[in-house]
Amino acid sequence: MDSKIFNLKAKLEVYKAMTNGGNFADCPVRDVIQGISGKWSSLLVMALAEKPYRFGELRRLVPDISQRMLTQTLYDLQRDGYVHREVFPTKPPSVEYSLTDLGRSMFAPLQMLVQWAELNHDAVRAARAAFDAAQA
Amino acid sequence: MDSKIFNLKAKLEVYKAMTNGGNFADCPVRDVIQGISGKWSSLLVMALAEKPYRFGELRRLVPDISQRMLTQTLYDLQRDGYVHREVFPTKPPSVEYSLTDLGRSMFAPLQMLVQWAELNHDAVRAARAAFDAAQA
DNA sequence: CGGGATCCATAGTGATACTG
DNA sequence: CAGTATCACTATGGATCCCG
Repeated sequence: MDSKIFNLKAKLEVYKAMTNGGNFADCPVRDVIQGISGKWSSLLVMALAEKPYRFGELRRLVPDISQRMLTQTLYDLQRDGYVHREVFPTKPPSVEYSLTDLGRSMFAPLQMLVQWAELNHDAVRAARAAFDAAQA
Repeated sequence: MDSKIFNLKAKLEVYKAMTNGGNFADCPVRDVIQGISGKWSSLLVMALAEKPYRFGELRRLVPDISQRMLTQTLYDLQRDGYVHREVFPTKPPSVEYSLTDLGRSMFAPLQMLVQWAELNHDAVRAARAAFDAAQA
């Protein structure tokens, strides 16, 4: 099979998916990706991929997230079905967050992206520096 | 090999990469991912993956992007080394945008994410609807 | 044609203080 | 412990007008 034709076909498929065949206003792919493209969403999913955590544990695990953003991001992840929230009626109460099957299914594609980022961040930073130098 | 141990190791690796081993303030992975997580960045990369386009062509191709965001997103993508910008001194001038090798390298991981989103958007929307119904 | 400049609305993010 | 509430600030995105 001609790999060039195959590649172009794949590219068109992906672009078509991202544009919902012209219906930009209501594109499912963009809708889903929007939901996980927040500053903390992917990070928390990756943390919970290891094992379930309680609220305070997550706070200590990710020291630079504010309480507000942790609450809000977990809420959004729960709403979209990625995270399960279980309240244990102890005193004081404890709440455990874990990934659902849907949340776990996100791991593989996210891992690809992270590995790509890890592999290319030097090139990106070099390009950025060269670009800024050329502008000055 | 025990796949469970392997999976946990992979998860820890990815999380470690996303947290820069504790140095959250300057994490390369998050820096790179931030750069492509804009509303239009990935869409334009996927469009240019097919073939180079001129400014006006891109505008018509993605009708719901504003002129400002098209200009700015292309500028950012160029700055990070994903997009090459070539000016043809015709009259009136024409400007062609194309992917660099770095930009092309983004296609595969992005494709994974898009396919995952396509496969799971029904589940996400169902979860969202159920969650909202439960809240009401 | 391919932008730049300006103004404005909204969403995202954070600091702080308070609560069941 | 696990949040809520409030406020302030910044980033993102869009509309409009202008220009070489």
